[in-house]
Amino acid sequence: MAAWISSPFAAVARTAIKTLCFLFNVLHLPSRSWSSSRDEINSADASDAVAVSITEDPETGILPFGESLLYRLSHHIPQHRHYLFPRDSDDRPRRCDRYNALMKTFARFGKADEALRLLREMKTPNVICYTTAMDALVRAGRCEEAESVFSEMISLGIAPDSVAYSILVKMYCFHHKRFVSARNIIQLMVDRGCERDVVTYSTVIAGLCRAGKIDLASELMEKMRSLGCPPDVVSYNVLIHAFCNKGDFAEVERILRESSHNGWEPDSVSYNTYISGLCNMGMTDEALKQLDVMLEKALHPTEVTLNILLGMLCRDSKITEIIFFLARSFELGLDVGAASYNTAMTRLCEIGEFSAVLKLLSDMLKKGIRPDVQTFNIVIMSLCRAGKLHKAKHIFKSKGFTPDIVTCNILLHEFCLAGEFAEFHQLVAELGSGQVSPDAITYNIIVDGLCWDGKFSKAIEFVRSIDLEFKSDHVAHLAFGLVKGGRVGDLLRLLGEMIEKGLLLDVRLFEFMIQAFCKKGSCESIEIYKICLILDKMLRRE
DNA sequence: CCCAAGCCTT
Repeated sequence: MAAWISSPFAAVARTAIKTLCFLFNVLHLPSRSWSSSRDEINSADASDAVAVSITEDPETGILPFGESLLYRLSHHIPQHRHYLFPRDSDDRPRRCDRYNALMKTFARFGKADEALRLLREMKTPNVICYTTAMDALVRAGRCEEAESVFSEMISLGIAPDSVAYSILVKMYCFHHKRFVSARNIIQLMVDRGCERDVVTYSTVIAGLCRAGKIDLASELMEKMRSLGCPPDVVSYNVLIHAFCNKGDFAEVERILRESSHNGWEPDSVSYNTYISGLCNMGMTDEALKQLDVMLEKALHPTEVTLNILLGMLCRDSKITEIIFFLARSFELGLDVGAASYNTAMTRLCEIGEFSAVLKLLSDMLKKGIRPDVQTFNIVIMSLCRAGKLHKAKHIFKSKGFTPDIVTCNILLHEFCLAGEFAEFHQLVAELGSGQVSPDAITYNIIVDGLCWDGKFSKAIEFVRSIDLEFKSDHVAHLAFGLVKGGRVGDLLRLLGEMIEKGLLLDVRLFEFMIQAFCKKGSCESIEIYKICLILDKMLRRE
């Protein structure tokens, strides 16, 4: 085991803090060239930020966002970089292209409403934009809306292309499992002169596999040759994925062995799929063996390959190997991002390997990988758990680091866990005037914290003030705290008040109360009897 | 348009 793992925590923490301070100075410089305004965006929120800021210029019809915002968005989603920066260097942005690029991004992130809103903002969307909007809706499972977008397109005289039809096919296969309807659509597109291609059929194959009909999928694969579009590597990868899910690795081996005979060549995705399947079945050694096979075949392992193996190592808590893998990623030619480090660091924090978290952080910095908010949040939590609250606070307060609400939530919770209620109350007070606004989780944490600190009436008042209707989770947290604090009388009064107002007591509330009684070990007390009476009433009402 | 992995808080 490497020497640093056994080295005293304090020393590692000290170096990490020094490195951090250095980092913040460095980070501050490029941020100026990114954007001058206050809309500092943490990369994870880039798509949200764009959603907020887009409205086209009524004069020119051009989107107002500058290159810097697009850069940040595209930087966050590398696959789309070429869409956002068309090669032909037009200086007039092409509206449909640009809209479509964003719509695609939103579709991928499951943000159908944003994609739809962009479609609505356009004066004359083309077939690609309509198709992308349909895709976004289908991905979100909103099939009726997808169909009405399709109808709208037809009613406007825009002819659907094979891609549009393929999305309908996807919808019928994936969501409705209506394969006959899918076949009818394929017939329809042929009748209307659209080419059905390998993608159309691969979609059906993916749908059949999802529905557990692998035999039918294999049959269709065979048929594709006579239909004039033989399966390609993607079709086979779909099938490999299905057999991996089944745990039928003999069949996967057979498909790979016969590949050249069937006129296709496995790619990185084929092996990533296979390796992932083996990892999911806990077959670590076999997974690593397939990595070797991959390398033998001169197929480049990708960041995905690394993430799959990393996920496996994390599940198995293989600390040394995690560090080793990330450390060697550059030598393996892998372009590792912050997300991979975050995955590893999260797991290391979970299992109490706080010095390993800091080791990975300094590893990132040495390699020039820019940590994101999530990285810092994990680091902050690790420092707290390791008893280094003041160091965590130091990062929190550092210039150059933009904390988000999760950072605040972590600190609030950790202050309470450490019994540092003065710090807790101070941060709560600061939240009121700060630039980050509290979310539902914040309120839960505050309710928990007030109860832990024995400030029961304050907690009750707090819940009253944020949630007049007692509709939220906060009441459940309050109930938990009251039971644990022996304030069942207060709780009964509160429940009585809610019932009187005709407010619904939900299951979650009772889950929390029952848990609290169990934790307290007072399940036989007279008080729980009263609670049970209320529960009975509720059950009758429902 | 079809295939692989993944990150922070109660």
